[in-house]
Amino acid sequence: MSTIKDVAKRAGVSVATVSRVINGSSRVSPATAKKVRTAVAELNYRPNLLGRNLRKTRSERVLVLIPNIANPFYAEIVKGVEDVASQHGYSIMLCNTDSDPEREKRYVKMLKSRLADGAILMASEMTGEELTELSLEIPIVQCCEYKAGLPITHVSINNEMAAYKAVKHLIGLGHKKIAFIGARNQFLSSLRRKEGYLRALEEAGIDFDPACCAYGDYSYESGFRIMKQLLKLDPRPTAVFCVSDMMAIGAIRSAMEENLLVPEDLAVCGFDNIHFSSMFKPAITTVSQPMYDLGCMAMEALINIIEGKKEGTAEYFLEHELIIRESTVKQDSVC
Amino acid sequence: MSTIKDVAKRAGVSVATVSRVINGSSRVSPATAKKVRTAVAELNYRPNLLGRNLRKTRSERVLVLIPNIANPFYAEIVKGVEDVASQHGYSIMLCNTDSDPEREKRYVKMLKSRLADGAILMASEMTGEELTELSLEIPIVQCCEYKAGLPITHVSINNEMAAYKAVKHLIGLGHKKIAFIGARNQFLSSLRRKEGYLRALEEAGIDFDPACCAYGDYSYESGFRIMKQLLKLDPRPTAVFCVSDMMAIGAIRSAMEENLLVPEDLAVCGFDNIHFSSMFKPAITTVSQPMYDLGCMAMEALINIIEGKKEGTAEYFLEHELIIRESTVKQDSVC
DNA sequence: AATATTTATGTAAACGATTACATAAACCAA
DNA sequence: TTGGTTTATGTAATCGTTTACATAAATATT
Repeated sequence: MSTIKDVAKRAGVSVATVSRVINGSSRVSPATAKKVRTAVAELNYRPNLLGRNLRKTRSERVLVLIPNIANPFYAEIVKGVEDVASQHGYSIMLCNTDSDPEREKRYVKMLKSRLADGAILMASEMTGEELTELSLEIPIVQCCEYKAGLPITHVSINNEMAAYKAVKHLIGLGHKKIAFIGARNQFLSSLRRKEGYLRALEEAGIDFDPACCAYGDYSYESGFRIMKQLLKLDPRPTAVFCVSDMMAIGAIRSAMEENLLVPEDLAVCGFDNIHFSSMFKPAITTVSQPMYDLGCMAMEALINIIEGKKEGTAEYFLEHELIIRESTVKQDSVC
Repeated sequence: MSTIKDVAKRAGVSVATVSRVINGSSRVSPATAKKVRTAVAELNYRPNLLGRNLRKTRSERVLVLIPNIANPFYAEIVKGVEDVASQHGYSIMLCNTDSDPEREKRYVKMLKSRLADGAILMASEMTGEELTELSLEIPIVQCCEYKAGLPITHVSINNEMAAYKAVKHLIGLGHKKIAFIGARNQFLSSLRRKEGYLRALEEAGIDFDPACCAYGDYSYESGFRIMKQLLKLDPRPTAVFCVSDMMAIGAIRSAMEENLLVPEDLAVCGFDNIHFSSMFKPAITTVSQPMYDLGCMAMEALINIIEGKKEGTAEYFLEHELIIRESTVKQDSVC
């Protein structure tokens, strides 16, 4: 591996000149510039990023912490993040935390150790205190899941309103006994979605039945298992609102096993509009989050903080959309 | 941000001593060690990784280049990679190339610039020559997709045999007209799977019909579109072997639209055994790759190269398994 | 008690870049 | 010709670590 010294020696110039040619940071005579460039080519020289970043105390790199790369929901967000990042000359590196606080801590440690200029956190497991402290040390932005009341910029949707609209849709179809499959975690979105569910029920004058509510972990398996239980209720629910598409799919498979028809015997509504929700049969009615845009926005906000263009913290709420498909309304042939 | 110098000053010792305490690299008297540790705590000091890595010319970090994080197939592999990595004290960073040669080049550049100690490449778009050159500069391992004949370690499965077994299964069910939905790319796996398909046909004395073969890009959409075309053949195929589960699901949706029953009118076999293939209705018959193990193996091989434990290149082929589900054989209730 | 060994710590040179400052050469104006 | 600019390049400090080497103090050995 050749260094800038080797190049300098070969080109017969000083390291400073080589650096100038590489970075175009100041004038160099065309003749020497050419000598340097041939030396660079001959030695196949690449500047060592560690040295450069150390000196510049900037890496033009940001970390993106995702709880679970297997969740297709995050894939689309990451696309948005990446696109904006590369437009601005930043590289992104994904860190899969698996929702494991220990793993997350490892990556946060790297972040604090200046391996990157900042980070986008999705569904962080850190406490509000830890997050605030981190944000004082290094630029961060919360995307999708966030803790409220912290002095940290975040980008998300209006979860309460989204859930309200979804449940209102079910009510509009004539359902009276509507189950709720939520998420058992500390995130605000979980709370807000429950609130939206409750508001829709209340508005329609439907009594809230705690037995109709259960909590999973967004996964197919949890949706399946929970629905199995809910179907044992008497009278059983005729509709269910799930806070993830994966759980909605699990719920549908559960209903199928009981020989129930979806949507005739059980209407199912999901959340996220993952790619798969339109591939499934029946296609899933769901709330579409603008995942790509969420990613873009988060990255833009982060760059603004890193480059000091924006002071203070901001809250961004992007638009969502209810997408009605076969799992709540019988349709002809949809794909 | 405090540095090792600040800590040294505060503790009233030299930077060398601080470094020794932090790394436990040599004996320090308990009294001074304690002074150092309190200073570290008081200043909330974290060693700067750039400085450390620069000095050590080691980062204990590896890059994992994935073509598409939205593809759940890779998620499980990454889990394996991560587990082995963290067992050995390495961190991994995911780089989503989106199968875009330009993006891939950017990450490879970072790799060459010593941002990481090595990399695992899945489905690299680089030429054999570029790959070979890269492997001379820095440790790399190819995982799943690989180019043959290169002096680069790789980990994968026996694709020819896997395809052969899958098609043989279809033949065993009595099918005579079996379509093939492959992948249009330069990867060896695509070629080998086609070869396995051909061998099974030949062995059964079934004539190969080029009209029955078409090529997509592993996606749901391509499977859907291609199957639409194949179903127009007369006589139409009664079975299809797809080289990805996503395409298999697309094919099934296509058949459904034509009011064909799966598996009665069309038997469908996929490849990969992604999580979703068991969630779908009908559940997909597929070839299961040991994704987690592939990831583990790749990471182990990479560490061996990085740490100089193993010389030369190796080829690892892990076991696969044909998983028979509803999309080829009518079953009672399966989940 | 004199010497050899061990232990604890400090000094300073790396690692590979960037960049403020210095300097020499070339050019220009009067 | 002289002094003042401008231009091109080099020297050396710096970023934050680790670590080889040096040295002083403490301990062991005879």
